[in-house]
Amino acid sequence: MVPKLVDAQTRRTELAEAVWRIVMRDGLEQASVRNVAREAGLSMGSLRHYFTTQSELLGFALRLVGERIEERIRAVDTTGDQRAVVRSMIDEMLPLDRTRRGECEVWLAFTARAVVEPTMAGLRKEIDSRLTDAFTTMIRRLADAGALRPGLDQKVEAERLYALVDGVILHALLRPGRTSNATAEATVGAHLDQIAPAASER
Amino acid sequence: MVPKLVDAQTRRTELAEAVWRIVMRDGLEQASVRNVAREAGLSMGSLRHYFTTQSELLGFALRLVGERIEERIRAVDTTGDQRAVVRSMIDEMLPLDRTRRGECEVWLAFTARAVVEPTMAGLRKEIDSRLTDAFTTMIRRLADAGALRPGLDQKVEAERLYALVDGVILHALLRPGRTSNATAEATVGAHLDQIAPAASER
DNA sequence: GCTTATCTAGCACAGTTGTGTTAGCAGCAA
DNA sequence: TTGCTGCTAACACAACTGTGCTAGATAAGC
Repeated sequence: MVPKLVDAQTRRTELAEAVWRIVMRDGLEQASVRNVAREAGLSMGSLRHYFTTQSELLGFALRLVGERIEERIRAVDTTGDQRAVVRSMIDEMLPLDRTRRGECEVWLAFTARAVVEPTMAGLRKEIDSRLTDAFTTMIRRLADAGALRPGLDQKVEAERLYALVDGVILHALLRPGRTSNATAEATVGAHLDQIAPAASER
Repeated sequence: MVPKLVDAQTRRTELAEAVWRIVMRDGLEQASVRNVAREAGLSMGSLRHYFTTQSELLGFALRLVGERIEERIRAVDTTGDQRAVVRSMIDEMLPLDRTRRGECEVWLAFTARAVVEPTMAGLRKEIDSRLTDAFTTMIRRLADAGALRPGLDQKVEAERLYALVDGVILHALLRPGRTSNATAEATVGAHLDQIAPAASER
């Protein structure tokens, strides 16, 4: 029986989206099996047909967030000024609109829990290594284009940019509003200006 | 009846320390009234004599963390090379040993919850403004000593340093071990070298 | 001694949690 | 029809949650 009324994968995605809505609205601690089922308009029993345990559900939801962000970053046009390219990639991670803000809130909630929950260590490690790769690529992009300030260590700069972006995200989440979005962009902009100044000032 | 066997304030501090131990060991979601009381060796009823509600207890615990960190920063010797002074101040915030790691874990757990919990908004805002002040002071310290790289905006640099340190803390928490401590210190060091280079390379 | 305030302990309440189990529904194959 | 499978629903269980309430213990003032 191959054809189905609703594909199992889309059902799982719907449930993950229900998780996101709850995490964004009330926090991770409200993402109980019952609440998620109600949010998705399903019964508890149905939910458990797709996800046997709660951590399976939550893990799936987080993984999906990562995939969506990665997809948007891959979609960035990589031609032209590499400083602008890197800037656009980072913008896809910042909580500048409702969608991205939701993704960041989910990320933060899971991150905070992953510090003490050994179950989440594997997933957390995976996300961390993907992000490290992403920032390493960005720095190499600047270096290959000859835009990176000379004398900087690429490995250190990747880690520094990664930490800065995570900090900026955190602050933008904690200080909601248009002003903090401008601050976030200004901070990232200032950093990029420092590590990859315009050719005239290099 | 002024004299007491155990001062009420020290009792409250003991309870706050019990909260920290639980948050560090099992996460904020395990810091229930019962668990905290058991950890402190008190009954539920006794705990409720010192803290009527749970959020009162948790708020007190977080505030105490902030006070201890501030105290250590105030204790830093501010004479001599201002780059080293700023470096020492930041070191007091990083999770480089058990004590500081615990403080950072408590900070992160509360931070993550504060994003969605309106009750915590006030406390969160207060902490944020104190930290903003702290980093603003550090940048001014460098500027007054003539160590800050010329052409940098002090306000932007304060925010950038603040974000970087928060990101570094986050990464150090998520990647436990001696290696990540070295990475954290190297990242902060590289940043300070960039915004306040040694006189010879300025 | 007695009184009073401070502190401690314990139980009760109604609510929520994750998970297990059992039953009923559709649609397809024989 | 009968049987099977993917899916949905509903209930039960034991454990846990925050908070309210009551009673006993302890220590200080008179």
